[in-house]
Amino acid sequence: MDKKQREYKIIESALDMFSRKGFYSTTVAQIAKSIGMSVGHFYNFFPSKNSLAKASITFVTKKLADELHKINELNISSKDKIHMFVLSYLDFLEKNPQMIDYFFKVYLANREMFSQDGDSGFELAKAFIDEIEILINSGIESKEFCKKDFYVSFSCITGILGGITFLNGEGVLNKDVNIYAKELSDSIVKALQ
Amino acid sequence: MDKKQREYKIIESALDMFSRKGFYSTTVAQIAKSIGMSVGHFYNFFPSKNSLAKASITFVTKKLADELHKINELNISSKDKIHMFVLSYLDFLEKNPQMIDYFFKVYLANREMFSQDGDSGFELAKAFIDEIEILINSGIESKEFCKKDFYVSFSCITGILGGITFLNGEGVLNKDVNIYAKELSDSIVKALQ
Amino acid sequence: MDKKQREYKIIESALDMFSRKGFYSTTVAQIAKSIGMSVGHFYNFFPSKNSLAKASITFVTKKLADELHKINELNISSKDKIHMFVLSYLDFLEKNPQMIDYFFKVYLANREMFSQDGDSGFELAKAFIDEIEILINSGIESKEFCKKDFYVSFSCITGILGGITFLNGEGVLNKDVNIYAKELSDSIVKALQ
Amino acid sequence: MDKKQREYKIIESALDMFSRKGFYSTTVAQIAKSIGMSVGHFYNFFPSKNSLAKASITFVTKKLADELHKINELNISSKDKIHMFVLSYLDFLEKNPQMIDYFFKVYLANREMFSQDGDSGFELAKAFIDEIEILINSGIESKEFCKKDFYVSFSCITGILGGITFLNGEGVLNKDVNIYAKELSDSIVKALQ
DNA sequence: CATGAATGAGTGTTCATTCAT
DNA sequence: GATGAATGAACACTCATTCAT
Repeated sequence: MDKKQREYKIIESALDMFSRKGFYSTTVAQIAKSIGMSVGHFYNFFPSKNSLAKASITFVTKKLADELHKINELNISSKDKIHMFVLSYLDFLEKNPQMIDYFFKVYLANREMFSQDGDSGFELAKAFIDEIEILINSGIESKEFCKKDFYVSFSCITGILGGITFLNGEGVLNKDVNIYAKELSDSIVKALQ
Repeated sequence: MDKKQREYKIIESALDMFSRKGFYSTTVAQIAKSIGMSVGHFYNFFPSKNSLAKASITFVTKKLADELHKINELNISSKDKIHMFVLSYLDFLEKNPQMIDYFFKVYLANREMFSQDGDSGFELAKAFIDEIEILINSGIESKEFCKKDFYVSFSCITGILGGITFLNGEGVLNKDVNIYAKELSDSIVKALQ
Repeated sequence: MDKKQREYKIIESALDMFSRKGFYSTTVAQIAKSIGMSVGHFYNFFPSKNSLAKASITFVTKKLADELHKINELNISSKDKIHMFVLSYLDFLEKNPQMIDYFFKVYLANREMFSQDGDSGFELAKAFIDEIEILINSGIESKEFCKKDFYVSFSCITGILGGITFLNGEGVLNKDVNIYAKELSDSIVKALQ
Repeated sequence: MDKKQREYKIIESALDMFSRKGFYSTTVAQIAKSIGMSVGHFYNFFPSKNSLAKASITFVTKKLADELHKINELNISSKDKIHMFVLSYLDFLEKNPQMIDYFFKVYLANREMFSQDGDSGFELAKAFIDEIEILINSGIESKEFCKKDFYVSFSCITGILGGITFLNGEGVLNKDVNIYAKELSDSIVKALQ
């Protein structure tokens, strides 16, 4: 296993633990142990617990951005893109709840952590945000969506998905979150019109 | 100043500090000091730091619930209610950013904290959630909104507002958040239709 | 026991332990334990292990300075003052070897530690150095000593005493260091002439 | 480069780093890196960081002893030998401050380090001490110096030089330390008389 | 009611040393 | 010979909580 793969393993385990117990309640020792690594060796991969948190954010948003990028490349209507993205997101949420939870738990909660030493957290999530922008603009160009302030449109997509994610985290939703897919994507599309 | 008032003072200061520095980076000593109270005395009001966090959530959602309750009582269309709620929320966000930030920072991030000893965080926010439900149902009854799964409708309202709140926290929005009001409420209304 | 007295107790114990085991090999926990105090409480007295080291230097040099000050005030020849100072120093060395050892071990060895945040170690020992200067100048004025570069004269006094202290630390001297007193003070006086 | 030469290279670099940052603040990894050697390989030369410290002490005192040995061999008065030794020492101090600093910083400060496993530090510096003894005894024989307890005479020479070295380390002396040479050697000679 | 001294378990991080390659 | 990945004990420092006064 090469260094990069080990790094992923650490991130994946961290994502899982951070999302379950929170950033501050997860210790470096626990993370290291969870993948059978010594504390000292952990620090050969990440110079600090904080830097692991940052790398994890980038990792998650990169994954989401990749999914969305594939959809953006397709030659289909923007409405369908939204629909596919919702499906893809819910699927991701079902399979990797810890990644999404991590975003909520660690990123939203500890913004001060990410905004020190220059790079704002916004920066870390840039890849994903850029793809959202592409999606919105293509819809506006094709007249499917109405031109609005970017931040409003951004909120319509990520906010509605964020809402359902929050509820999922609360454990009140039906186990099969896919049943919400159609209503959700319809609502998002309407919101953008 | 009676006991209840003191309690509010603690909550208000905690809200401010938690939202700025996060829950784990704010110490009980700091909170106590900020209102000129001794650490020991603090524990006469709240049995633990955790319980203060819970009381603070209830405090914030109660405030939001009250605002929404007033709007729900009015004899106007649901669409107008949404519009008024958005205005009211943005106003609240502008005047009490720490309260909203608190919700994001502490509640979302530390759900494990709230879900121990029985009461889920959802429980704590019940008053607010109930009012949202009333708002949605009245709209469905008046045929202004389309009947959807409650959780989807809930996500449309709180998610979109949550999205703009997130962006506000990132510091990317125009200082006067009210300029987003109309587009936001229009989007929400459409999403609910 | 008031706060100041507790501080002294910490310093005295630290002086003892630092001088026996060195600064880096003595832990805060050990110091705290040695005086029956918890680690946490230690930090109510000194904000850091480093600051304790600094306070200890000041403590020791202040003691030495006080001794020398008393001698400087006497209406006797400078030669006699040197003699008295040597006696007083050897007595101090015999009764408080840890204080002198501390100076050697921690101060000389970790100058980088003391020179950060502005105050050079030299500054910390100022009281003592000033008294040495007074002693030298009074001897020059009374023509008992020859005028030399201050630093050379300073080295003659403190160096020779330092030398014997070093040897004492090596454990090669006779237990009763006072037997060296006369030869030492004669040598110092001659060196200054 | 043969093994012995590598060893010297390690010692020289260690001397430099230890003297600048102290023994405990210099890591084996840093020393190894500074001479382009791997950590593991370092341990093929020295079985421990401690043993490097010891070898370094021997290295430095051997150098000083060699200088002094040459002077002791000369057919000149003891007074002149002292004078030459002071010049030689100050020159050494100017050119190799790290070596002298090392003695102060590491040896004096961490005597406990050197005195474990039998050999006292005094032992390590034996070659140098022996030469000092020869110098003193030759002066006593030629009646230039007065017979005193060896340790007192030893303190007069090494103490006064130690004093000026301390001040040099404090950065208070004139850059050209040679200007103190005459006064220093005169003082030492007088102290020995 | 009110104080703040006191506790001590717990945290992130470091680093001498080992050893498989 | 030479590497550097890997270990894990150890450390300075923090902070929620308690309790004597």
